[in-house]
Amino acid sequence: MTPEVLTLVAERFKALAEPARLRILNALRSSEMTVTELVDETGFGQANVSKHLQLLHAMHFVRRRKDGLFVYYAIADKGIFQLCDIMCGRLDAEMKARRKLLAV
Amino acid sequence: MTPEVLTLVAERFKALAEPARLRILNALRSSEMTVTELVDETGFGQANVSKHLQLLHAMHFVRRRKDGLFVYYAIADKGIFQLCDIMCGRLDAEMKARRKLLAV
DNA sequence: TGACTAAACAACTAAATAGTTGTACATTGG
DNA sequence: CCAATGTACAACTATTTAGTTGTTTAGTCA
Repeated sequence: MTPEVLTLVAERFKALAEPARLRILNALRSSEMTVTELVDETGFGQANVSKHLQLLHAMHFVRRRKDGLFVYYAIADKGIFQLCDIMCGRLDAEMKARRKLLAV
Repeated sequence: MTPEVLTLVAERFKALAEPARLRILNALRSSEMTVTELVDETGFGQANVSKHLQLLHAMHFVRRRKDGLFVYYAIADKGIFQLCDIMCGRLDAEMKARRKLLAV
């Protein structure tokens, strides 16, 4: 694990380190969507959503498909959700541990 | 997956989204270490390492054990490395795909 | 061609945070 | 008690980046 590799890994984690991007990914969980659909779904500005999508695409988390006026974005690798699920599991464990402490 | 939960998840990813912190975690992979040992190992400043450790501890990625003058830090949950391994797998896949493209 | 729409881009502002320097708090040994 | 050492903390600077506004590019349909 060289520092160089760790820098690349950190870069990928950073792409997932933003609530806005997680919400976009979550919205894409069920099906592909256009930018405007994502704007409506999330309530973020169009330019903002577009910028987040560029980053997610650069990191290969989403793929794009242009069709006429619209660009459809979709999850490129379902494995992303595996990462989120692990984190959620950790969150659950934390909260349970905290509740247990408070109960004592 | 409410926005609130996603915010908490993003917070945890953010803790791993820094090369410095990944290097610290990587150094702790084999055994627990004191702050100064980590400073020597990584070459970062003492205050800087300490600050990163506070954050990693707040996110329950490391645990601390005070012994006399020294504070020993260790990985709290080996599962962290599972996350890193998944990311590394993605990196590998990306690089192979890029090489394949260049070869054509 | 010209009006219209979707997405991307550029430039900017505001907020977050990495890293540094200096200092304070503990703990140990003389 | 006093000096030395390891760690944490506070304040600061510099960098990064999220989000906005305004504009540009590309495709569609009359």
